[in-house]
Amino acid sequence: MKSGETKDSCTLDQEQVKNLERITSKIPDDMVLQEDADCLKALADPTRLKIIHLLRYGELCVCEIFTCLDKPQPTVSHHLNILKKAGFIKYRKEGVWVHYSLRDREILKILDGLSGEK
Amino acid sequence: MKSGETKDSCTLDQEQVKNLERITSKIPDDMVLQEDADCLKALADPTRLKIIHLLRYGELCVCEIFTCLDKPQPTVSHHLNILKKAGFIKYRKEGVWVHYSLRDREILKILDGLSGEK
DNA sequence: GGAATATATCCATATATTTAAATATATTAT
DNA sequence: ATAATATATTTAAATATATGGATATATTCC
Repeated sequence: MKSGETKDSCTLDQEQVKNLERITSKIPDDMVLQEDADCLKALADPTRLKIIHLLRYGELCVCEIFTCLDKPQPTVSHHLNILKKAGFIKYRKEGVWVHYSLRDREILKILDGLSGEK
Repeated sequence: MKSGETKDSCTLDQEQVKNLERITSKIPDDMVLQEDADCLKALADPTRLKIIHLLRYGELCVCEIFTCLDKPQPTVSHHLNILKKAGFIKYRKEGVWVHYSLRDREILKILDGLSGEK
């Protein structure tokens, strides 16, 4: 190959191309993949995983949460906001207090599936 | 409160403290949480999710994968490396070709659980 | 209304991640 | 050996994310 030339393709035979067309027609489209990735990204942080685990046993207010996490309140509020946007948690206001809780215990299955297997 | 003073704690009563101690004793320790987060982080990218979906139907070589993804080969190699380090995929060398495949189809359960629920 | 408390937002900074170009390695064929 | 092909690594730039201090908001109590 001439120098300076870039090659970003390869010699796929007819059968390979056919197979790839069949496969690509089955996978979710890019928008769905992006949503799924955003969803996982919201979970993919040790602080946020810890929050989810804490909420497993019932609702907690922000100050209970940041006390457990041993992190400043603004940091924890930020993480709570990310989890809320991603749909994993909800909140209930009661006077000055804001009580957070899990919105759907299905996530716990994902978390519990992580540590053991693979 | 005097101005300039920071307050990052709140007045938890005896019962709350007791409850928090009970809960915190049950959650995974920080090292496990970090590992779980790293594992999820490896999945939390649309390109890598697409790779996993592609491999659902059998092994593919790198050039087949980057052809499907429409991204340059080094970029795809990078993502494959992340998935490999996280333990989601394995490879088989056959001459110049490297064929990647899923290491455990359990991940597919996580992926399939994402788009629908919540 | 003013003080105290709980939480959220804003902002600057540090760190991590994605991307892709350039280059390197490794295998096969001639 | 040399060339060609498939893949990996290095590097740099752009972008995204986490963190925590300062500050704002909101609610309750006096």
